[in-house]
Amino acid sequence: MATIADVAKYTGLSSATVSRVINNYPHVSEDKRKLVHDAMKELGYFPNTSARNLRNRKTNLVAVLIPRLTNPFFTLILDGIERVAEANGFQLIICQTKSSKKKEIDFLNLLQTKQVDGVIFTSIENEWELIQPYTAYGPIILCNEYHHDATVPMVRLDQVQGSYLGTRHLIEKGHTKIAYCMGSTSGLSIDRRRGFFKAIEEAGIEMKSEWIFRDTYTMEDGKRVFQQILQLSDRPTAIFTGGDEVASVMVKEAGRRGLHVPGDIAILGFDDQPIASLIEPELTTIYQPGDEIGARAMTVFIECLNGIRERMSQSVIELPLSLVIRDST
Amino acid sequence: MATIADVAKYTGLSSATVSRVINNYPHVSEDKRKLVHDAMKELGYFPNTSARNLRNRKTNLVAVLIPRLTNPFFTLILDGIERVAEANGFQLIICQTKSSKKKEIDFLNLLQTKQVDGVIFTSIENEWELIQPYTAYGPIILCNEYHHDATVPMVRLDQVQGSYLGTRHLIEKGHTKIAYCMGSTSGLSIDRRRGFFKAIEEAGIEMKSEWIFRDTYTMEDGKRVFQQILQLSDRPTAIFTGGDEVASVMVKEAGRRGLHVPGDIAILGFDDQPIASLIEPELTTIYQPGDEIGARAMTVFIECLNGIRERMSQSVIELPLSLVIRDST
DNA sequence: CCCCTCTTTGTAATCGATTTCATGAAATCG
DNA sequence: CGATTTCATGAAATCGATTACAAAGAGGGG
Repeated sequence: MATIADVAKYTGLSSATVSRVINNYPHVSEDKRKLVHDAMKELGYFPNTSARNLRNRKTNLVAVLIPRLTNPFFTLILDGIERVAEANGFQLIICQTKSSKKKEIDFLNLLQTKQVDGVIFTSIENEWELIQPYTAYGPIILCNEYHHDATVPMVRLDQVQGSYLGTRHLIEKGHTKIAYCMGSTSGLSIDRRRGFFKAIEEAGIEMKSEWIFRDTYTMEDGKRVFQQILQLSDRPTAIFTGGDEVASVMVKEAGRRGLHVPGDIAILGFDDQPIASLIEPELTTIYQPGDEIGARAMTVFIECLNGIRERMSQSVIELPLSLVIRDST
Repeated sequence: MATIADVAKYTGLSSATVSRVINNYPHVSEDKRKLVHDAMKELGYFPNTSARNLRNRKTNLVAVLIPRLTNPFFTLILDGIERVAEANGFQLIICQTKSSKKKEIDFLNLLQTKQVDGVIFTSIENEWELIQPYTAYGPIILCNEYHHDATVPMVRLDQVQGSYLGTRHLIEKGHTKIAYCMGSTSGLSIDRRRGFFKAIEEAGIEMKSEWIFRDTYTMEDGKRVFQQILQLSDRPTAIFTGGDEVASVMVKEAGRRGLHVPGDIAILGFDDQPIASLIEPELTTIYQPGDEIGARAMTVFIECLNGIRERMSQSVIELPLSLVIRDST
């Protein structure tokens, strides 16, 4: 492969001048500029990115942490991130954590070794105190999931409001026994729970601890939890799920058992994924603009890189959620 | 940030010895080894990846071209690629082409500038003659979509067999008027069409050109094409779709219009995505092991890098497809 | 004790760009 | 017309690692 030195030799110029042409600097005469361009074409020259990265101390690479590539809500976020990244000349490295604390931390090594200019988290497995030390190495942005004590910019959705809206909707439909599928210890999960209980308490409804279910993320989880719910002696008449996939599986399972949705049991989704309006009955759900927060997060990231935004102190961009009423409630 | 020179100075050793310790080379005494490790920890040293990449002429980065991140079948492939990549110390750069010929070619620049060690295509927009010149710059692997004249390794699924199985199934169900949703000019689309017509011709069925529809990829496309089908005077009684999303939308649309599936119109999917078994009626479809071909493609890629496999001549790994019979046919 | 091999370490070149500084030529100004 | 900018270009340092080669010291055999 041809190097800049080859181009310099071929044109009889110095590598400095060739570099100036490549980077479109001023103070290069038109004839030399053309000479260099012709030589680059003639020799099949392409600047070596590793060399540039080393010298420029910048890689134009961003690591995006995502729990699972096969989760449509997270790929929607990724899509939003990608849109802004590509418009600004950044490439994305995908880091699938599979919800592993260890992997999450391991990926931060990319930042320490300067392989990426920064990191965007779309989910968080570890406590903030374990992640915080890494903020010294470059911008870290939280997108979607968050910790209340995080000392970095976060782009998030108003989970309290979202789950409050959904729960109130269920209550208005007459439900007083509502099962709740809980997430992790992240700020997102805490807030979602907060909104749920806010609506419950406002309505003066009593909540049983056996109606609360942990770790309900995947379709398998949904199936399992739904079975558990059916076996309860004092059975809930509505279910607040953590996501549309779980909700879809529950609707499916209900149908398989001859239970009518929402007549026998109402099911509320979360996300408003495409699947929500494809299944029968269509899912009532909370619309989460995943692509929007992804795009915002990438924008915030660029602001941090350019020093326009403080990268090591907390700042919050919060977007509202909205209830989409369909036929499952 | 500390550099290798800092560690050398701190320990009183040369950077060569430090480098040997970092890379676990033999012929370094145990005490120096420990000395260096302690110093690295003390100084908070991490090797700079750009510098290593430059020197080693290797980035451990692979570009993966994918039409849309929000398409579950492609993220399934990505998941398979990621599994093998991560097990072998490679990172993935996602390149969303959005089915644009120009973007596809633009991403190959990553290969020319040596930002990545190679490229895996999961879809192909351009003709092979336009891509071929780039094979000079590094391994290019085709995964899923392919061109028959490609001069690189390909990992693919037996599309002829898959569409043949599906079409024969429709014919066995008594259908003689079958609409066909066509793809592009890639080898995959050609073969899928080949399998379809093989079954049609074997059965001695007459095919009308107005039953053939182009560019049916997205849910919007599905809706549009379904409407067109309903308006035909000589209406097909079955539809061969290009994917489960399109099929799902069609099932939905049929329901909305009071048409019974499969009674009034049978609908055959492709891929066997999760959605296939969530909608009502469940989709009969062709199971495509996306993660499997992804994993194989990444394995093949590594073989090419290691010189175990010829990277600039055609080789084919083909996996079989299978029919999953459910309730939409 | 001498010669040879093996281990351990260092010096300096190298990977391929960018950029500072220096220099001479050309343009501008009063 | 002389002084001062501005323009165009090159030499060489630099980014931060890896590695070929050299050299010194340790150990072994005869």
